[in-house]
Amino acid sequence: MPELPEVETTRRGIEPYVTTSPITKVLVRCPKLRWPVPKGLNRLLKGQQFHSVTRRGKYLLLQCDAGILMLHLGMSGCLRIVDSNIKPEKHDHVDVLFENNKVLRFTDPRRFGSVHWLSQASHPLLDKLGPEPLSSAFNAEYLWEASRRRQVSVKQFIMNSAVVVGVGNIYACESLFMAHIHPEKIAKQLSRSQCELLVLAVKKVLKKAIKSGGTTLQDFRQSDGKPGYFKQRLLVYGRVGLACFTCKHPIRRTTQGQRSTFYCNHCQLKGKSRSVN
DNA sequence: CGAAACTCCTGAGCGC
DNA sequence: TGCGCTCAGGAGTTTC
Repeated sequence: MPELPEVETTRRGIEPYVTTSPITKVLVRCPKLRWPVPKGLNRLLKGQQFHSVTRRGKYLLLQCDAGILMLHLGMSGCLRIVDSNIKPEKHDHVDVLFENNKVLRFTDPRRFGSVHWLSQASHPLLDKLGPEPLSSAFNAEYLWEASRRRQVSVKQFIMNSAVVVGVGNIYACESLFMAHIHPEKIAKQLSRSQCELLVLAVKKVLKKAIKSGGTTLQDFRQSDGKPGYFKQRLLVYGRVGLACFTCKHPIRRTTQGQRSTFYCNHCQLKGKSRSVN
């Protein structure tokens, strides 16, 4: 389940490989992903060379002269660089082959991921995205303004990609714990200082995760692409019934928007912000 | 407009 | 050993 740190780790991992050799072929084994893989990718990309790999939210953008190959990893997708003699397996849906005998291989068992072709720099799926969480545009003032008339819970609010991109379920839980904010608090009831705390927490938790994801970068090529966050210590996510690291009360689990939420009912306050210096 | 339900998919874990 | 069930979840789409 790639979240933004895993996507960013993937971006950094593949960029040096895919931007240094021309494309010789695109092979689509299974076009049935979240959306159908566009036809004619081989014709469009053959002979092209990617200049850069950028990221917008959880979308990866591989740019070449003819256009942009846009990828989303969904929940179970991963991208690896493998040698061309490595046989594809069951869920290896798309290969981009390069002249230097490397292959960019898109694997996705659950097929929630997607592959898009953009002939220009815009796309409907990118239009409504909120600011990048690690940019200065994502700040306390912005979050406070954006939340003013929002009746939804703060957890669902920050997981909304129109509010801020890249905050998935795990990091939403972790950020709210760090900010001492109850996940069921109504968004419009956030104080300015809570917005400040939450913004700082989101940035901190994502930066930390990207940093730990970076440790897998060195063996990105031909690695199994296991996400880095399993290595880091999650404070609340998945810890139902276990003692909170701060206060020792048991971590609780609830459901919000058909999604599991983990939190500490003692550390995370529903009402007024606890005093923070 | 906002909010909630619905949808896609398969592997893992579990009870029997 | 294997069947059937439930759950997990990103995020776009539909419905109210």
